[in-house]
Amino acid sequence: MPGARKPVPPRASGPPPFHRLVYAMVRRVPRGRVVTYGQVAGLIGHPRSARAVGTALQSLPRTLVDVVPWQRVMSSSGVCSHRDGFWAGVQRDLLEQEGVTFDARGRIDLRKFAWAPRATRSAKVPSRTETRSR
DNA sequence: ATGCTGACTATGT
DNA sequence: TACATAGCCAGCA
Repeated sequence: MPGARKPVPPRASGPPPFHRLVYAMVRRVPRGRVVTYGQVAGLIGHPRSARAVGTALQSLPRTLVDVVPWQRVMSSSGVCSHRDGFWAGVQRDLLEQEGVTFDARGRIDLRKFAWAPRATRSAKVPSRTETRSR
């Protein structure tokens, strides 16, 4: 239609849509379990947006820190990856309080503590090596 | 639109 | 095992 106006995002304000998806998913992670940024990305339907998941958590509103268990999100190597070492320490303390253990090198055994939502289908996406060539 | 940043990751050495 | 590198992509200026 000629006169059709733009789709326009009627969103009043607050966190952008992608960030909200991240927060909603992280809220589901139970005490004593952890997930990786990449896992969260895949679970919300954005399998290649692991970095953006980190960005979303970094901008977690103070009003949500008590509702969204941000400390349960780790890097795929099992470490607390913050640029600021202070928060990495806070994260570790919080996790240890809920029973998650770290090894001598400060890493979590993801095979033991990783969480996976029940009966959830993750979007099947070709691996990077598959999509790459040609 | 364009360019940059970064709580990421898979891959190669 | 550890480090470097190159993709990746949402948000923001």
